[in-house]
Amino acid sequence: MAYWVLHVDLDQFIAAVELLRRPELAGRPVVVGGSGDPTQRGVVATASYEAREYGVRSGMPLRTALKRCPDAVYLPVDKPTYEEASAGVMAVLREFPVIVEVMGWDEAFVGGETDDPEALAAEIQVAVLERTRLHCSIGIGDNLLRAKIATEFGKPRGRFRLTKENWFDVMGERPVTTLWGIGAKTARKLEDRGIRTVRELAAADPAALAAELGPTMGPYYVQLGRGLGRRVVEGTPWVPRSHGREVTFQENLTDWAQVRREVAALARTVAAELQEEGRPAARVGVKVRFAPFVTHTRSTTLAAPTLDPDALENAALQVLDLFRPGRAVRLLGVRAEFERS
DNA sequence: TCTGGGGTCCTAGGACCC
DNA sequence: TCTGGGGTCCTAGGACCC
Repeated sequence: MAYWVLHVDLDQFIAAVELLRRPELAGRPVVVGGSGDPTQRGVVATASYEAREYGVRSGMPLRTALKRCPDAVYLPVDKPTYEEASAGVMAVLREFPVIVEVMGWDEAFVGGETDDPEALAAEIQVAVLERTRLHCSIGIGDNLLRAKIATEFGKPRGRFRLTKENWFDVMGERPVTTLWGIGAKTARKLEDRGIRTVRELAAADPAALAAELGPTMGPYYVQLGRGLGRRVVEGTPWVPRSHGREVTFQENLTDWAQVRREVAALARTVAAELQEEGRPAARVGVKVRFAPFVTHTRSTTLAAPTLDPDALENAALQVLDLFRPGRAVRLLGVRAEFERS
């Protein structure tokens, strides 16, 4: 038997979960995001396929979505419900004789031995649907990168196999942004060097890209172009590196005393959550987004890792004092980093 | 398009040390 | 005395992903 990587990705996950408890919305454009009020600051978490036909996309400001699709149903984000639905899906995956690597609420890699990965994928789709009433698409690959990219060609509710054999046939002429890990900024830099397609990236000189894009990332991008990447799904639980909280205010804060109070409150929230995890903070960072949209971060290493709320609050306020006060503030964030072992 | 909130990893420069 | 080279840590920012 051969080892295969499957990438399981729930279709329009958040919208699908909302539709399960509001079946009367089936067939209507549904947009989930922020507080559910599309006139407020916030972005689209997930748009149903019907809403996507109006050009509504994940990450789009809710106010833009409202202009494009005024008749959509707008719903607030309900994190606990999605976490529960996600846990249900992951539990189904773990019942198969495979290793499961969770990548987020709505996706996971599955690795296992089989001579018929399409049949395994179909079994998983049936089991997930029967147990959770959610549809998923599955990418099949000879490594994680190819499985992940394959999923897009299987959507919705389908399967697609992408391997060494068909990599360039399928991907060769597509733009580099199709690759997992290359966004608009990197694509622009590559285009400056005459690299636009996956095939062109695969043929690029790693050393030349190292000089331009960094010693690690340059050669890594060439590997991406060739469809190469990790081949084995890891089942070891993920150990978080940091934990933080941030908030965008509906109205910019102009009173610095209030900015201090908000940072103190965020620090205490983070401290309470660290206590639950039992993992002390080794560093504390503060993020400030000034109006209109300029973001700065400052951070400090603590004398010793701590869980003490007062110590974390004081550290966050000291870091905040490194900023020049007086400017209107749109967003504040506090993040704790754990000790790296 | 007026742009959330949760994260991860990489890069580069400066401090500091031997 | 105008000035090496390597290593590590700290910090801020950038890019990306879900």
